[in-house]
Amino acid sequence: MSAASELHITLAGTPRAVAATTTAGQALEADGRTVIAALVNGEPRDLAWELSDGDAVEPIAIDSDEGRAILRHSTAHVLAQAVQELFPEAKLGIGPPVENGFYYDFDVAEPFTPADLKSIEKKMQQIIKQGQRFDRRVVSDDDARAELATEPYKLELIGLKGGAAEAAEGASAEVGAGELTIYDNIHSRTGELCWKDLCRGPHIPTTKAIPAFKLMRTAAAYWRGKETNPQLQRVYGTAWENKDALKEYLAFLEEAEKRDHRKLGSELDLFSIPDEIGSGLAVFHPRGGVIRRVMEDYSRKRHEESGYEFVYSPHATKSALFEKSGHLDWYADGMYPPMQLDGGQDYYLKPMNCPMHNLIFDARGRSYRELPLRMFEFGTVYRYEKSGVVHGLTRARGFTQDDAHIYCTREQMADELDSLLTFVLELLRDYGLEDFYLELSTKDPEKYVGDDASWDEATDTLRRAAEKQGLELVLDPGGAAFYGPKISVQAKDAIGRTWQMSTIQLDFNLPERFDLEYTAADGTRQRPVMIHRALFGSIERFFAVLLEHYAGAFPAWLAPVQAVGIPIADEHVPYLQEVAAKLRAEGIRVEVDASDDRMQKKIRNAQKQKVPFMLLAGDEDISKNAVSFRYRDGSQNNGVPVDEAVAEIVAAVRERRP
RNA sequence: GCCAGCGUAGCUCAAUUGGCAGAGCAAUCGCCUUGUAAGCGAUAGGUUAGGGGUUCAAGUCCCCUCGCUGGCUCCA
Repeated sequence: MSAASELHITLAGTPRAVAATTTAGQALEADGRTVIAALVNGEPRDLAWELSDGDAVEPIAIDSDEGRAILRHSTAHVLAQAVQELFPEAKLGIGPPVENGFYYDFDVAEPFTPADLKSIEKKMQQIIKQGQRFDRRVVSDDDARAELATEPYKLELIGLKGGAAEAAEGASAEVGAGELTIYDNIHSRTGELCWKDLCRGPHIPTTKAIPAFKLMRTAAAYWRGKETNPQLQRVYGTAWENKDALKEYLAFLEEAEKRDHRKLGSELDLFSIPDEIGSGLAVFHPRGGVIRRVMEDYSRKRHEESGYEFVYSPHATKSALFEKSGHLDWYADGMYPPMQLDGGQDYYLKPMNCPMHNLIFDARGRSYRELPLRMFEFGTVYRYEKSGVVHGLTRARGFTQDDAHIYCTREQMADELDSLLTFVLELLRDYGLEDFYLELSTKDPEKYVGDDASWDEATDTLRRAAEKQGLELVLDPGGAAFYGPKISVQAKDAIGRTWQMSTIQLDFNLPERFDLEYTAADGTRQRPVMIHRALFGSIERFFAVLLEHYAGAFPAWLAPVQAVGIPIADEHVPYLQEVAAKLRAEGIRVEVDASDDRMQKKIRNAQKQKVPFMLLAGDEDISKNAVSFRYRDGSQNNGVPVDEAVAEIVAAVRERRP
């Protein structure tokens, strides 16, 4: 072989000489099933990509994150093709991969019905069976416009090519920063052109390489994510590297459904959201009330130990306060409409506590000696959430924040943020969350108050404090509120879902608006730095997250009923009541089931209520002054002396054992 | 707020597609006295979310309102 017919490439780290006609797929000896695309010089490419001398080639496996994204994006193409075959008038929006799946948006005269979804899925299966090849073709802007003349949304995307496309949610999958490409779907046997779509790729080699997919649901979505744009019909689907992975994902969804806090909330009799009260306004029942009270009590104790002072503020205020704070300028849509009292005076329910706390700060002159001043309140706020967004306890219209505002000097800010972040994470860990990452939201250059130097300093301080924690730090550029940068703590729950928990937010706006001042050591008047922070975010939401995290099986210290006595027969009830009295004396929440159900039924009931400790007693136990444990996981420990049993339960609660 | 779907007993679901609203669990009352996830029997429970319409006849078809669910936008 002469040098002219050879290519010198690097194959996943190893230099090689290969035939000059080689494509990425040939070079990798890819079967197109397990390896479905390639990284060529770091860029994702089709397996059919023609290599040039000096290229570095790496395989992309179908079961890697990148591989799944390519698979899902390709499945989205098949979806769009199926829709256009069934509904020729459907105009294409965009069809990117998303976490766990993909979607494609369509402009159709009639929204899709569940039956449509079925027939679309069937059509997709046919397309997959045909093994249509994805063929990439570079086109000029003008040619693309001509070819896609009947696709108004695609034409709009062509106009956006480059930076603007990146900014439009999902649109970067269609048009990248470089040249425009169209993918043709070619029938494997007939060679006929079946369909085409504007797309930057890459794709799997043929539709046959889609091992497992399922359409999930339809929904409406605003074109390019803007409320003022027309609504398109979105079809969501999921696709996986094999049938088992799909099955596993569907099982995960089922598990998530079982853990749904709204479902567990009524099964365990914890809370309800009665229609009579209104959307997004929950009542806590006795059992939920216990959990909530214990959560709050522990939080109070920790805040007290960490130098917070406790304040209280009313739920309603005259409009003047929110005029001063600016809320009526920029947050009025999120507030309940005003009540008119006292001859035309407007009163508002508070959507936030900060203005109230500022008034407390401002109630008298403050000295630098008082700083940092940390004001804490379980502050109940009311927000007029749009009807379509209200969701159980996680998105309510009335909720209670574990809210605090810290006033400190600029010099104190770094230390304060450090200890604050440590405090937050420790507390979250105490409640059983283990897996965190941090998100730093920085300035939106279009919308902010304060000077650049303050923003830079504050953002840097936040970043340094975050980095000290040794957790993953994700940037959220432009995500800050206009009044200051923020860090939020994202926690992963037991089945891997992430929830935004705590937020720590610097504020350059309110201290100005309220003209907050303290007297410095040199007698000058200085503006304090203000930090907003909430650890739970909202108690209701945190409650819901814990409920789902534990699937209702709260650790003993939080469980509404910590132990239940189950007699073998009625005659054993008095004995168990004595045991219960001993536990109660130690502060344990214990019940004795004296109903006329059979023992087995009582166990079943306690099990369904997820009570951590079941204490059984019959003649055998009584004769030994013992009880028999049944734990929530079904294991047992029989004939335990009563004193030991009490000690075991007390220890589990005191130590907040999981 | 927008789009779609749904709304039958406290909960989970039936009701021949327009023909007498029913079951299990839970509740109440009895009987049974039992060793690790449902003992037996009886009773009670409903203006089928609310309102209007079509029809001899509406849980079922049509319209309006309310609520919920899934998304979109927004968000603790």
